[in-house]
Amino acid sequence: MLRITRLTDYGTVLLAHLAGNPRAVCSAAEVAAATRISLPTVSKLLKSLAHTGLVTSTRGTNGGYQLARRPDEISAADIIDALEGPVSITQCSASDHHCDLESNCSVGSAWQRINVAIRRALDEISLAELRRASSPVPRFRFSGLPITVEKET
Amino acid sequence: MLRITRLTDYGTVLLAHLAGNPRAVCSAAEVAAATRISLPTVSKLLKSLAHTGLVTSTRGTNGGYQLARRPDEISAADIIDALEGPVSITQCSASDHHCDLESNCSVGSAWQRINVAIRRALDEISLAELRRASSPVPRFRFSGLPITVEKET
DNA sequence: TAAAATCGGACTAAAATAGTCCATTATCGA
DNA sequence: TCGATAATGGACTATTTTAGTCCGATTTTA
Repeated sequence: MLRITRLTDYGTVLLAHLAGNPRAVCSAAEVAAATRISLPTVSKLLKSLAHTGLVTSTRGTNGGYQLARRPDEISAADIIDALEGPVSITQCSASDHHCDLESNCSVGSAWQRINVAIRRALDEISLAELRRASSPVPRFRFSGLPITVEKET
Repeated sequence: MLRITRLTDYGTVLLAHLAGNPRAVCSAAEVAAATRISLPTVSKLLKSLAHTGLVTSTRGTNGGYQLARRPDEISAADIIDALEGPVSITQCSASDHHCDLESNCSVGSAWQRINVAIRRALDEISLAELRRASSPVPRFRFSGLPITVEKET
Protein backbone atom coordinates (compact mmCIF):
# COMPACT_ATOMS: atom_id res chain seq x y z
CA MET A 1 0.00 0.00 0.00
CA LEU A 2 0.87 3.67 0.25
CA ARG A 3 0.83 3.85 -3.48
CA ILE A 4 0.14 6.31 -6.22
CA THR A 5 -3.15 5.88 -8.08
CA ARG A 6 -3.35 4.04 -11.33
CA LEU A 7 -4.04 7.27 -13.19
CA THR A 8 -0.83 8.76 -11.91
CA ASP A 9 0.95 5.64 -13.01
CA TYR A 10 -0.57 6.04 -16.48
CA GLY A 11 0.36 9.70 -16.43
CA THR A 12 3.97 8.76 -15.96
CA VAL A 13 3.77 6.42 -18.91
CA LEU A 14 2.32 9.19 -21.04
CA LEU A 15 5.00 11.62 -20.00
CA ALA A 16 7.65 9.02 -20.65
CA HIS A 17 6.30 8.67 -24.17
CA LEU A 18 6.38 12.41 -24.73
CA ALA A 19 9.89 12.46 -23.34
CA GLY A 20 10.83 10.09 -26.15
CA ASN A 21 9.76 12.67 -28.73
CA PRO A 22 10.93 15.88 -27.13
CA ARG A 23 10.67 17.93 -30.32
CA ALA A 24 7.48 16.56 -31.78
CA VAL A 25 3.95 17.47 -30.86
CA CYS A 26 1.95 14.33 -30.13
CA SER A 27 -1.82 14.20 -30.31
CA ALA A 28 -3.72 12.44 -27.57
CA ALA A 29 -4.79 9.82 -30.11
CA GLU A 30 -1.22 9.10 -31.04
CA VAL A 31 -0.13 8.77 -27.43
CA ALA A 32 -3.09 6.51 -26.75
CA ALA A 33 -2.12 4.25 -29.62
CA ALA A 34 1.50 4.12 -28.56
CA THR A 35 0.83 3.40 -24.92
CA ARG A 36 -2.29 1.22 -25.36
CA ILE A 37 -4.14 3.32 -22.84
CA SER A 38 -7.67 4.25 -23.90
CA LEU A 39 -8.10 7.57 -25.65
CA PRO A 40 -10.61 9.11 -23.22
CA THR A 41 -8.29 8.37 -20.35
CA VAL A 42 -5.22 9.67 -22.13
CA SER A 43 -7.17 12.74 -23.05
CA LYS A 44 -8.23 13.35 -19.49
CA LEU A 45 -4.74 12.92 -18.18
CA LEU A 46 -3.07 15.14 -20.73
CA LYS A 47 -5.66 17.79 -19.98
CA SER A 48 -4.69 17.74 -16.31
CA LEU A 49 -1.03 17.73 -17.11
CA ALA A 50 -1.49 20.69 -19.42
CA HIS A 51 -3.51 22.41 -16.77
CA THR A 52 -0.72 22.13 -14.24
CA GLY A 53 1.90 23.11 -16.74
CA LEU A 54 3.87 19.91 -17.14
CA VAL A 55 2.97 19.74 -20.82
CA THR A 56 2.00 22.41 -23.28
CA SER A 57 -0.84 22.00 -25.70
CA THR A 58 -1.56 23.32 -29.15
CA ARG A 59 -5.00 23.09 -30.66
CA GLY A 60 -6.20 22.52 -34.13
CA THR A 61 -4.93 20.34 -36.93
CA ASN A 62 -1.46 18.98 -36.20
CA GLY A 63 -1.90 20.11 -32.67
CA GLY A 64 -1.23 18.02 -29.62
CA TYR A 65 0.89 17.90 -26.52
CA GLN A 66 4.52 18.41 -25.78
CA LEU A 67 6.66 18.28 -22.67
CA ALA A 68 6.94 21.74 -21.15
CA ARG A 69 10.39 21.15 -19.67
CA ARG A 70 13.28 18.83 -20.31
CA PRO A 71 12.72 15.30 -18.98
CA ASP A 72 15.51 15.74 -16.47
CA GLU A 73 13.78 18.82 -15.12
CA ILE A 74 10.58 17.02 -14.28
CA SER A 75 10.59 15.08 -11.04
CA ALA A 76 8.41 12.25 -9.81
CA ALA A 77 7.16 14.71 -7.21
CA ASP A 78 6.06 17.09 -9.97
CA ILE A 79 4.05 14.34 -11.60
CA ILE A 80 2.36 13.26 -8.39
CA ASP A 81 1.66 16.86 -7.43
CA ALA A 82 0.10 17.44 -10.82
CA LEU A 83 -2.18 14.43 -10.77
CA GLU A 84 -2.91 13.91 -7.09
CA GLY A 85 -2.24 17.19 -5.40
CA PRO A 86 0.53 17.92 -2.93
CA VAL A 87 2.23 14.97 -1.31
CA SER A 88 1.49 14.57 2.38
CA ILE A 89 1.31 11.31 4.18
CA THR A 90 -1.43 12.14 6.65
CA GLN A 91 -4.48 14.30 6.22
CA CYS A 92 -3.60 16.48 9.15
CA SER A 93 -0.14 17.13 7.81
CA ALA A 94 -1.66 18.74 4.73
CA SER A 95 -1.40 22.42 5.47
CA ASP A 96 -5.00 23.57 5.50
CA HIS A 97 -6.74 20.60 7.02
CA HIS A 98 -7.99 20.67 10.54
CA CYS A 99 -7.87 17.40 12.46
CA ASP A 100 -10.70 16.70 14.94
CA LEU A 101 -8.46 14.61 17.10
CA GLU A 102 -5.92 17.36 17.34
CA SER A 103 -6.09 17.83 21.10
CA ASN A 104 -5.99 14.12 21.90
CA CYS A 105 -3.75 13.11 19.06
CA SER A 106 -0.43 12.02 20.48
CA VAL A 107 0.97 11.75 16.99
CA GLY A 108 2.09 14.60 14.92
CA SER A 109 5.21 16.19 13.68
CA ALA A 110 7.23 13.03 13.23
CA TRP A 111 5.01 12.37 10.24
CA GLN A 112 6.30 15.64 8.92
CA ARG A 113 9.79 14.23 9.01
CA ILE A 114 8.67 11.17 7.12
CA ASN A 115 6.87 13.43 4.73
CA VAL A 116 9.98 15.41 4.06
CA ALA A 117 11.99 12.25 3.48
CA ILE A 118 9.45 10.93 1.01
CA ARG A 119 9.27 14.26 -0.68
CA ARG A 120 13.00 14.31 -1.07
CA ALA A 121 13.05 10.84 -2.60
CA LEU A 122 10.41 11.89 -5.09
CA ASP A 123 12.20 15.12 -5.88
CA GLU A 124 15.43 13.38 -6.64
CA ILE A 125 14.15 11.12 -9.38
CA SER A 126 13.51 12.75 -12.73
CA LEU A 127 11.31 11.66 -15.59
CA ALA A 128 14.49 11.05 -17.52
CA GLU A 129 15.57 8.54 -14.91
CA LEU A 130 12.17 6.97 -14.69
CA ARG A 131 12.45 6.35 -18.42
CA ARG A 132 16.03 5.22 -18.51
CA ALA A 133 15.54 2.78 -15.69
CA SER A 134 12.90 0.79 -17.51
CA SER A 135 13.66 -2.02 -19.91
CA PRO A 136 17.47 -2.24 -19.62
CA VAL A 137 17.12 -3.65 -16.12
CA PRO A 138 15.67 -7.07 -16.81
CA ARG A 139 13.78 -9.32 -14.48
CA PHE A 140 15.61 -12.46 -13.73
CA ARG A 141 13.85 -15.50 -15.07
CA PHE A 142 14.13 -19.06 -13.95
CA SER A 143 12.60 -21.78 -16.13
CA GLY A 144 10.02 -19.43 -17.55
CA LEU A 145 8.70 -18.10 -14.31
CA PRO A 146 9.37 -14.45 -13.69
CA ILE A 147 11.01 -13.86 -10.35
CA THR A 148 11.24 -10.40 -8.96
CA VAL A 149 14.43 -9.69 -7.12
CA GLU A 150 13.79 -7.67 -4.02
CA LYS A 151 16.28 -4.94 -3.39
CA GLU A 152 16.01 -4.39 0.33
CA THR A 153 13.40 -4.87 2.94
CA MET B 1 -1.83 12.88 -1.72
CA LEU B 2 0.18 9.71 -1.44
CA ARG B 3 -1.12 9.30 2.03
CA ILE B 4 -1.84 6.58 4.52
CA THR B 5 -5.51 5.80 5.08
CA ARG B 6 -7.43 7.32 7.89
CA LEU B 7 -7.64 3.96 9.65
CA THR B 8 -3.87 3.67 9.67
CA ASP B 9 -3.70 7.14 11.08
CA TYR B 10 -6.11 6.11 13.84
CA GLY B 11 -4.09 2.96 14.36
CA THR B 12 -1.06 5.03 15.11
CA VAL B 13 -3.01 7.05 17.63
CA LEU B 14 -4.13 3.86 19.33
CA LEU B 15 -0.64 2.48 19.45
CA ALA B 16 0.64 5.76 20.80
CA HIS B 17 -1.88 5.51 23.57
CA LEU B 18 -0.81 1.96 24.42
CA ALA B 19 2.77 3.13 24.33
CA GLY B 20 1.86 5.54 27.09
CA ASN B 21 0.85 2.63 29.35
CA PRO B 22 3.45 0.06 28.49
CA ARG B 23 2.76 -2.12 31.53
CA ALA B 24 -0.98 -1.88 31.71
CA VAL B 25 -3.49 -3.83 29.69
CA CYS B 26 -5.98 -1.47 28.10
CA SER B 27 -9.41 -2.58 26.98
CA ALA B 28 -10.70 -1.45 23.61
CA ALA B 29 -13.35 0.57 25.40
CA GLU B 30 -10.76 2.37 27.45
CA VAL B 31 -8.66 3.18 24.42
CA ALA B 32 -11.74 4.39 22.59
CA ALA B 33 -12.61 6.70 25.46
CA ALA B 34 -9.08 8.05 25.70
CA THR B 35 -8.65 8.66 21.99
CA ARG B 36 -12.22 9.69 21.20
CA ILE B 37 -12.32 7.23 18.33
CA SER B 38 -15.53 5.17 18.18
CA LEU B 39 -15.44 1.81 19.91
CA PRO B 40 -16.31 -0.34 16.89
CA THR B 41 -13.50 1.24 14.94
CA VAL B 42 -11.00 0.93 17.77
CA SER B 43 -12.07 -2.65 18.18
CA LYS B 44 -11.56 -3.42 14.52
CA LEU B 45 -8.15 -1.81 14.47
CA LEU B 46 -6.89 -3.49 17.63
CA LYS B 47 -8.06 -6.79 16.19
CA SER B 48 -5.93 -6.26 13.11
CA LEU B 49 -2.98 -5.11 15.14
CA ALA B 50 -3.26 -8.16 17.36
CA HIS B 51 -3.55 -10.33 14.29
CA THR B 52 -0.31 -9.03 12.87
CA GLY B 53 1.42 -9.23 16.20
CA LEU B 54 1.99 -5.58 17.01
CA VAL B 55 -0.13 -5.87 20.12
CA THR B 56 -0.99 -8.82 22.31
CA SER B 57 -4.48 -9.45 23.59
CA THR B 58 -5.90 -11.06 26.67
CA ARG B 59 -9.53 -11.99 26.93
CA GLY B 60 -11.96 -11.94 29.75
CA THR B 61 -12.44 -9.63 32.69
CA ASN B 62 -9.58 -7.17 33.03
CA GLY B 63 -8.40 -8.26 29.64
CA GLY B 64 -7.43 -5.95 26.83
CA TYR B 65 -4.54 -5.05 24.62
CA GLN B 66 -0.92 -4.33 25.20
CA LEU B 67 2.02 -3.39 23.02
CA ALA B 68 3.89 -6.50 21.95
CA ARG B 69 7.25 -4.77 21.72
CA ARG B 70 8.84 -1.68 23.15
CA PRO B 71 7.71 1.54 21.46
CA ASP B 72 11.18 2.15 20.10
CA GLU B 73 11.11 -1.25 18.45
CA ILE B 74 8.00 -0.54 16.42
CA SER B 75 8.53 1.47 13.27
CA ALA B 76 6.12 3.48 11.16
CA ALA B 77 6.71 0.89 8.47
CA ASP B 78 5.55 -1.86 10.83
CA ILE B 79 2.33 0.00 11.46
CA ILE B 80 1.60 0.63 7.82
CA ASP B 81 2.48 -2.93 6.91
CA ALA B 82 0.12 -4.18 9.58
CA LEU B 83 -2.84 -2.08 8.54
CA GLU B 84 -2.37 -1.62 4.80
CA GLY B 85 -0.13 -4.41 3.66
CA PRO B 86 3.39 -4.03 2.33
CA VAL B 87 4.45 -0.60 1.20
CA SER B 88 4.94 -0.24 -2.53
CA ILE B 89 4.35 2.87 -4.49
CA THR B 90 3.09 1.35 -7.73
CA GLN B 91 0.94 -1.70 -8.23
CA CYS B 92 3.44 -3.28 -10.55
CA SER B 93 6.24 -2.88 -8.04
CA ALA B 94 4.33 -5.07 -5.61
CA SER B 95 5.98 -8.44 -5.94
CA ASP B 96 3.24 -10.66 -7.29
CA HIS B 97 1.30 -8.32 -9.49
CA HIS B 98 1.49 -8.55 -13.25
CA CYS B 99 1.17 -5.30 -15.16
CA ASP B 100 -0.69 -5.43 -18.50
CA LEU B 101 1.31 -2.57 -19.85
CA GLU B 102 4.55 -4.27 -19.04
CA SER B 103 5.82 -4.54 -22.60
CA ASN B 104 4.95 -0.96 -23.51
CA CYS B 105 5.59 0.52 -20.15
CA SER B 106 8.63 2.71 -20.31
CA VAL B 107 8.57 3.17 -16.58
CA GLY B 108 9.78 0.69 -14.08
CA SER B 109 12.59 0.13 -11.71
CA ALA B 110 13.23 3.73 -10.80
CA TRP B 111 10.05 3.46 -8.82
CA GLN B 112 11.78 0.71 -6.90
CA ARG B 113 14.43 3.18 -5.88
CA ILE B 114 11.79 5.57 -4.68
CA ASN B 115 10.12 2.70 -2.93
CA VAL B 116 13.27 1.80 -1.09
CA ALA B 117 13.81 5.40 -0.06
CA ILE B 118 10.30 5.69 1.30
CA ARG B 119 10.65 2.38 3.03
CA ARG B 120 13.82 3.55 4.70
CA ALA B 121 12.20 6.73 5.92
CA LEU B 122 9.37 4.73 7.42
CA ASP B 123 11.73 2.23 8.98
CA GLU B 124 13.75 4.90 10.67
CA ILE B 125 10.95 6.45 12.67
CA SER B 126 9.75 4.51 15.69
CA LEU B 127 6.48 4.69 17.53
CA ALA B 128 8.42 6.18 20.42
CA GLU B 129 9.47 9.04 18.17
CA LEU B 130 6.01 9.42 16.71
CA ARG B 131 4.78 9.89 20.25
CA ARG B 132 7.57 12.07 21.52
CA ALA B 133 7.26 14.42 18.62
CA SER B 134 3.68 15.22 19.46
CA SER B 135 2.60 17.55 22.22
CA PRO B 136 5.97 18.75 23.54
CA VAL B 137 6.51 20.46 20.20
CA PRO B 138 3.85 23.13 20.47
CA ARG B 139 2.09 24.88 17.70
CA PHE B 140 2.70 28.55 17.77
CA ARG B 141 -0.36 30.50 18.55
CA PHE B 142 -1.11 34.08 17.74
CA SER B 143 -4.15 35.73 19.30
CA GLY B 144 -5.99 32.48 19.62
CA LEU B 145 -5.57 31.26 16.08
CA PRO B 146 -3.49 28.15 15.67
CA ILE B 147 -0.73 28.61 13.14
CA THR B 148 1.15 25.63 11.86
CA VAL B 149 4.81 26.22 11.24
CA GLU B 150 5.96 24.47 8.12
CA LYS B 151 9.28 22.70 8.39
CA GLU B 152 10.40 22.34 4.80
CA THR B 153 8.75 21.94 1.45
C1' DT C 1 -15.58 25.89 -44.35
C1' DA C 2 -14.35 21.29 -43.13
C1' DA C 3 -11.33 18.60 -40.48
C1' DA C 4 -8.36 17.90 -36.55
C1' DA C 5 -7.39 18.83 -32.20
C1' DT C 6 -7.82 20.49 -27.43
C1' DC C 7 -11.03 22.19 -23.56
C1' DG C 8 -14.31 21.91 -20.00
C1' DG C 9 -17.29 19.60 -17.58
C1' DA C 10 -20.85 16.31 -16.57
C1' DC C 11 -21.74 11.80 -15.87
C1' DT C 12 -21.66 6.69 -14.65
C1' DA C 13 -19.43 2.67 -12.93
C1' DA C 14 -16.38 0.33 -10.08
C1' DA C 15 -13.50 -0.22 -6.29
C1' DA C 16 -11.52 0.89 -1.95
C1' DT C 17 -12.35 2.72 2.66
C1' DA C 18 -14.84 3.56 6.69
C1' DG C 19 -17.76 2.32 9.95
C1' DT C 20 -21.20 -0.68 12.36
C1' DC C 21 -23.19 -4.77 14.30
C1' DC C 22 -23.75 -9.36 16.15
C1' DA C 23 -23.14 -14.02 17.60
C1' DT C 24 -19.28 -16.68 19.60
C1' DT C 25 -15.52 -17.77 22.65
C1' DA C 26 -12.41 -17.18 26.48
C1' DT C 27 -11.34 -15.60 31.18
C1' DC C 28 -11.99 -13.94 35.63
C1' DG C 29 -14.25 -13.33 40.06
C1' DA C 30 -17.83 -14.13 43.29
C1' DT D 1 -20.75 -22.97 38.57
C1' DC D 2 -22.68 -18.61 37.03
C1' DG D 3 -22.48 -14.13 35.33
C1' DA D 4 -19.96 -10.28 33.77
C1' DT D 5 -16.28 -8.70 30.87
C1' DA D 6 -13.69 -8.59 26.86
C1' DA D 7 -11.64 -10.18 22.69
C1' DT D 8 -12.76 -12.77 18.04
C1' DG D 9 -14.42 -13.44 13.56
C1' DG D 10 -16.99 -12.22 10.06
C1' DA D 11 -20.82 -10.15 7.67
C1' DC D 12 -22.77 -6.14 6.30
C1' DT D 13 -23.84 -1.19 4.81
C1' DA D 14 -22.58 3.36 3.68
C1' DT D 15 -19.48 6.62 2.03
C1' DT D 16 -15.83 8.29 -0.58
C1' DT D 17 -12.44 7.96 -3.99
C1' DT D 18 -10.89 6.44 -8.29
C1' DA D 19 -11.55 5.10 -12.98
C1' DG D 20 -13.39 5.59 -17.14
C1' DT D 21 -16.55 7.55 -20.73
C1' DC D 22 -18.94 10.94 -23.43
C1' DC D 23 -20.25 15.21 -25.58
C1' DG D 24 -20.73 19.96 -27.01
C1' DA D 25 -17.77 24.07 -27.53
C1' DT D 26 -13.66 26.21 -29.11
C1' DT D 27 -9.44 26.84 -31.68
C1' DT D 28 -6.43 26.22 -35.56
C1' DT D 29 -4.93 24.80 -40.01
C1' DA D 30 -5.34 23.68 -44.78
